[in-house]
Amino acid sequence: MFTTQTTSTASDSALSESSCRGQTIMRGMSTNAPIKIEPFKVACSSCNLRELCLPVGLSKSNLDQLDNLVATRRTVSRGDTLFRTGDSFQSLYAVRTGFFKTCVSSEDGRDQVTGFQMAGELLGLDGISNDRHSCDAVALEDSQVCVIPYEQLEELSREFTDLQHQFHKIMSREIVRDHGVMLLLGSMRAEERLAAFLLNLTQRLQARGFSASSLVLRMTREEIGSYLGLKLETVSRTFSRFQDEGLLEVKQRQITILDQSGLERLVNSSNGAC
Amino acid sequence: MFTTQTTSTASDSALSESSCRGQTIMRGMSTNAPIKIEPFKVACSSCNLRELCLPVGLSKSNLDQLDNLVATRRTVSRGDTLFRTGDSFQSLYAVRTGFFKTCVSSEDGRDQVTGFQMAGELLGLDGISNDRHSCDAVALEDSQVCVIPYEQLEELSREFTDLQHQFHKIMSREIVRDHGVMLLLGSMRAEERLAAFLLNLTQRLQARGFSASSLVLRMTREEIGSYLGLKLETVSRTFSRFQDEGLLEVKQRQITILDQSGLERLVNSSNGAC
DNA sequence: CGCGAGCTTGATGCCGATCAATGCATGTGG
DNA sequence: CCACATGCATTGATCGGCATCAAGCTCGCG
Repeated sequence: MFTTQTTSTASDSALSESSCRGQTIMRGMSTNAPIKIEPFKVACSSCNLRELCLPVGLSKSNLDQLDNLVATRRTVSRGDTLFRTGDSFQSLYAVRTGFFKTCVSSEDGRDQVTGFQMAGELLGLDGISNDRHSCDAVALEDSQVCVIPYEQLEELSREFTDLQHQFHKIMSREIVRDHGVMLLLGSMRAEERLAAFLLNLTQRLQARGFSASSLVLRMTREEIGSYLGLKLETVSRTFSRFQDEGLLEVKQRQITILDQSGLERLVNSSNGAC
Repeated sequence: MFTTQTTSTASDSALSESSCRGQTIMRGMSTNAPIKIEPFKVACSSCNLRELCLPVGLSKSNLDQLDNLVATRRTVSRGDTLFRTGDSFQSLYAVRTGFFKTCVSSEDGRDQVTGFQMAGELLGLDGISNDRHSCDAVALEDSQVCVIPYEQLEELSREFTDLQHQFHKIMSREIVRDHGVMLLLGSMRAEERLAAFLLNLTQRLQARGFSASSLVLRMTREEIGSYLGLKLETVSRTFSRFQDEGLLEVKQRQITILDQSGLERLVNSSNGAC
């Protein structure tokens, strides 16, 4: 249960719910290359991410309404920001293709990656509280997002109970995910953190039709470290140790999981195997 | 900005907004004893917490509607739980009097305090995602909460834009708060964590009419440690160090802040004074 | 080819954990 | 009222995990 929730993001815990039909989205493959980009104007109702995204569980008629709401897309190239701390908040964004990180920073320049978002996950929920964004969202690879004008989402969700409820669930899920990350940061050791992180990533990738055992990291060791509260050297060393122990094969960012249950054991035992 | 947000809870960041009129609630006093309990049947519209709680910014007519919604109270004595992980989710709770902690735990028994909630703050948002609670809420002193049936809240917020918006803000604020805690857990040292914690606590107490410089901790060193990702000995030692340095006076749980700006400096400098 | 960003690996040191003893406040029962 | 138990806090001594500092290494790319 922990490994399935720790680092789940805005919408990825949908995975563990009955609505999980991820396997229909894309055939298993050995690398998590971006999902093919639809020619143009893909409606929510026919989007292959609809079972992982905001539309989960919506009826046909609600979906059609949502299609009107989510009219525009935006392309963000690798390294660019979708929004920044302080930007005025207008819209939420659903990742269509690509990969993002979000980070907060304190006045004195420290910063912390608060999450990684992949296809079907929502970005921007932080902005509702203040009408300003309170974190940066940066594309880690060329990406495309669906723009969801927030005012209109509120309007529509006043009309459609299901949409309202689904939206609330997504926000709540983000809160639960954050609590899982707090647990990780507050009480786990480096090995446990990294193991939990990898298991969470593969689980989310798997729900999107990718292999459960092979993945390409889209982020640097430093970004992983920032997320996990570790230094990049520690992340690197821990990868190496996992490799030595036969848990993983690590070739730069190409990771192959050799012993999944070994990783799971790591996460679920207070200290080692005793 | 960090010190005002780090550990803010569901509704306490309302403080930093324009709606902050906390000073009308209760005159400054030297100890944070529970706010006096109203005789009976206090409506939201006449509650002295309405500027810190769900009703923030609601019009008179909306408030009256809310009064119908929030009909019941519940008393929780010190040490008892308001809800537990796994309990089915029916309602949110607004703290009327008293003090709570929330904690999550992993399968292997580790647990982590995810927040402390005081009067006017909301509990239970975690339950929306799954229809089950995913953390425990424990009263740290004899407390009373207002019960907010969730179904009815959704219903009402479909009708009243302001309520809907306010509710969304509260959820978003919790997400932002959680990100602040991640920053704290991921990148701050023991002294900085404790300083940030104390500043946040006093700020929230101050908004409720209590002294900005004197407080009684309602939680043990161990609970503080769990929240901050430290061991109780470290918390205790750090308190002692603060006392030696003239920042605080510490007498068990009675804390007096002698040098607030000293604490602030601690939080806002990457490493010491260099 | 050579540069640079990112990754690995080693040596060392420090912060906070751990283990252990003592102190202090509150409560209970003889 | 005192003796004792209990829960919580303080303080010291020691240890260990991760940070830090410092080289090299790898790979992609101009």
